[in-house]
Formats: sequence, structure tokens, C-alpha cells
Amino acid sequence: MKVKGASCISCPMDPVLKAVTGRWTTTILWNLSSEGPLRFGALMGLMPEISAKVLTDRLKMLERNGIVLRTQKPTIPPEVSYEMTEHGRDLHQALRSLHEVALKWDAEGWKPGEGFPEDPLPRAAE
Amino acid sequence: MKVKGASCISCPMDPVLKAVTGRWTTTILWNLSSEGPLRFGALMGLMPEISAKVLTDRLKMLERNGIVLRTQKPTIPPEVSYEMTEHGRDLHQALRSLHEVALKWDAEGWKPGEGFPEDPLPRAAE
DNA sequence: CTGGATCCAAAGAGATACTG
DNA sequence: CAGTATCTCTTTGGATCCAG
Repeated sequence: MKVKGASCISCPMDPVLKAVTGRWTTTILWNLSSEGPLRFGALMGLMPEISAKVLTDRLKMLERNGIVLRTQKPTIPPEVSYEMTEHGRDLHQALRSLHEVALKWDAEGWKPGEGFPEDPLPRAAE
Repeated sequence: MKVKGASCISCPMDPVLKAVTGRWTTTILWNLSSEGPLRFGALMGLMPEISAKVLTDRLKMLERNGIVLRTQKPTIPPEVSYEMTEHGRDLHQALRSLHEVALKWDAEGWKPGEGFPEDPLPRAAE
């Protein structure tokens, strides 16, 4: 299926991709998008392998980009939660699609670096 | 909108995200997905800022993952073209959605690092 | 509890030169 | 034309310690 003249030369895909893809970024967005507002610690719990520093960095970038909203209650101890902004919710459909593909590929036995078992390697078949 | 129990703790999102997101990877997929089979040089032309090494690396990884198919004609000079595999085409909808978001945000004046002009910074407004 | 600051190791990206 | 090989430089990510 063709999308007339939709190639990325001078199209706005690249800056947006830099903002929403990348290690952990998409996972954070998926969690916020599917689970609703989450506290810092809750996000940590959902992603056991992320470090606090990286999570902080990603959330700051996403906030600067107007994609997530940070809300802090000035209590002690502090309570900070994050949620998608109005604009950030534009990503919901894309994230859903990505999630569906992930589920499908997982069910088909896809593994990173080895592809799909039923179709081992196109070039190895010749 | 909630997606019951769809958080990423022990869901297959992460490996798939590592395979299809990342610098240049998504852009390559979008080009192949929207333009059809493309030769190595044509991909270079669509992404003026990528280097041959990085493009080669990404294409190899995508091929190993069963997402793109590499076809080489044993002529001189060689002619190699790349296209989405059957499985790779699963990503089409997600890429379309991402492209639409990119177009929308661009039209709204979104800029990386500054967010949306109409909504400068949620915290700066207080 | 939610980070900020710092240091360090590892991965990634670019430039250049070379090949079938 | 379509890469490979090598080198360097930058960027990232993880660990640790500290603080409001």
C-alpha cells in the first residue's frame, strides 16, 4: 500500500520519533496511556529494570515536550504523579497498534535477533 | 481509556520496541512501508543525514529480525533492494498512526524541547 | 518519596579508506 | 553500487551517594 509522497525526506516524522521512541520512552508512554496517572514509584514498579535516573530523564524530556504532565503535591513525603497531556493522548492509537503487534509477534514465537521460527532466514532458505 | 492489565511488566512490548524503534530504525521502516521496495541508494537519498554504516547496521538488524527482506541481483554493479516482509507489514498501521501524529503536531507548531506554543509549559503557567 | 549530582563503563554514531 | 573495516568521539545508561 502506497502513501503518496509520504517519504520522510523533509517530513516531520524525525523530530517526533526522537521525542517518543528510544529506550524506555515508549514503554513509559504505554504505561501512562493504558494505566492512567501514575506516581513515580509506581512507574518504577512497572519497569523493574529501569533506573531512577533514566526514568527521571525521560519524564523530564516528555514534560518539556508537552507530552506528559507532572503534578506535585507539596506534602511530606512528596507525592508526584504523571499523566498524558491532551496532546500526548494523540499517541494512544499508535501505542495500541504497537502493543497489538507485540502480542501477535510474541504469539508467533518471534525472538529478537532470530526473527520468526517458521520463516527462519529468507537468505538461509536458498 | 484503560486497557485492563496491559502494563508492560512482563508483556512483550519491550523486545519488540527495541527492534523497531531507535534512531533511524523507525524512519527506515516508514519509508519501506509507504514507498514499497527500495534500493540501498534510494534509502540513502531519502535520509540525507544517515551514514552508510548506520543504514547497513539497521538493515541487517531488521533482516535478522525477519522484518525486512533483502534481495540481491548478482549483477555488476550489484543491485540490492529492501522491502517489508509479511510479518513486517504488521507494523503498517502503527507507522501510519505515528505519521498522522507527526503531521498534526507539526501543524500545531510543536517543537522538540519546547513542546506546543499554545501550551508553553504547564508548570510555567502557574 | 522523589529526585539531583557525579563518576564511569558501554553502546552508538560519524568519518575515512578500501573492495567485489 | 553497495557495502566492509577501523578508528575515534559522543551519547547513554547504570551505580552510588546525597537532599528537600
